[in-house]
Amino acid sequence: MLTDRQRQTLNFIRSYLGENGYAPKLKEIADHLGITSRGTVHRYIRALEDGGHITVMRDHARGIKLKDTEPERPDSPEDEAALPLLGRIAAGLPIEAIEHNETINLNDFFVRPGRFVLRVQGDSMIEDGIFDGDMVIVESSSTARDNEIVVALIDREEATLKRLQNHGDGSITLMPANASMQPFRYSAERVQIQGIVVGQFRTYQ
Amino acid sequence: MLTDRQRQTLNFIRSYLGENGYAPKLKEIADHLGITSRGTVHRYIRALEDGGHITVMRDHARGIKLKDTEPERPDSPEDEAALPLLGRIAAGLPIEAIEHNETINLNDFFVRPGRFVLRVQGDSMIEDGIFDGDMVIVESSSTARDNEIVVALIDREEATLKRLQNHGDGSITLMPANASMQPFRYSAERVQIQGIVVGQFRTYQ
DNA sequence: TTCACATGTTCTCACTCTGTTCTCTAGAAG
DNA sequence: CTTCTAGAGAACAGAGTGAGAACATGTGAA
Repeated sequence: MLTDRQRQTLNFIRSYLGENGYAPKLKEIADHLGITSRGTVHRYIRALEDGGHITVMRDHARGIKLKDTEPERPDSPEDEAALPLLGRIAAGLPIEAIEHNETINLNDFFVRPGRFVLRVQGDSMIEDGIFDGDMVIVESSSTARDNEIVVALIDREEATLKRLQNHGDGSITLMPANASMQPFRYSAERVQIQGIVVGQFRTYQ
Repeated sequence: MLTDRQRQTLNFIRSYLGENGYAPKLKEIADHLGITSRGTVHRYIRALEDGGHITVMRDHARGIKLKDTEPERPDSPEDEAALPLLGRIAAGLPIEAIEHNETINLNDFFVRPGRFVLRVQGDSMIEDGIFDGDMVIVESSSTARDNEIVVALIDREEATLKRLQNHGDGSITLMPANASMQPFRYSAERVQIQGIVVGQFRTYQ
């Protein structure tokens, strides 16, 4: 369990190492944290070492090394989840004529920790091809970039699906994709991002 | 049974953990809930712990952990394909307010023998929400019922995606969902059904 | 080599931050 | 009425933080 300061220290060490190829000294870490005490920094270093995040060559300047972190996904052999991807339609060929080496795995496409599915109600994004009753796959996030489709909560009450426009002046606009609806501009405090739409799907019949 | 506030708290902890990899502090939860009292938040935390949803390291900042009733890293491949289905958007509720016992398994939705995926080229079905570049899941079939969206081969040459209208008199019409395109009526011999569209999906970013 | 200085290490003290416990008030439901 | 839930906020304890002194060790220049 890292404290905030320990995590900030670890992140700084990582980025410093990535940038320079060698570790920072305690004074540099202290400067980055906005403090003056090397002793305090040393306490963080010690905690990170105890936690197994780094190793330290004792009494050596810049003697910090990163430990290798655990592998992301060791192995996942679910070929059963794959569908053959046959190619583009309207290519002027019968389906049978298309060679299908490629397969598509819906898990790889969509399923990640921190994601969830919402069923869409309403027509506010109909011009972006998101229809009433469709499912959207949403990645949990409290921030979003300009022009992403987001699930937003307005005044902590109303959840909507809209495209985000951040004006950078403390106000944002939520743009529907429906000519019969109006974009609305809100002060940033009133709008709470709940997630970013990363996918959409629908079944027929 | 959780109260609304307890569920909102639990879901916020989940999404915060998913986003950051560490738990929020009481103050952050309070901010998210729109209240100022850490004491009140603590009451929710205690209730969630009693209910077996989380465990808490006492007297430690960010000391909340999820119980494995919610697999953060699922081990079985079946579970891996499941995404929580949170509910309908625009229902006037924050996402966190929705209880999610339900999960959705994309494999169950889409993956079956005899199905394949096509990437759509062209805008012929745009008014049905199938855009250029979207993927459609097609069930192999040489027959289709009236009004289904089919992959059809015309004169054994050109494959298209259209909605089927069977007139029962030896002729059929392939209806595009695009006001700028014309429906075409063919004698049944000229049109060969290759499959029925059973699903559609798309990724953003 | 020697030596001054830089750097890492250990420690304590004062202080802040966070979680915890408690009481009080208010409203809703039965 | 009672009971439940919610929110505010005071008070407290323990964990975490920062400063700085004192010392140990390593480094680089003369």
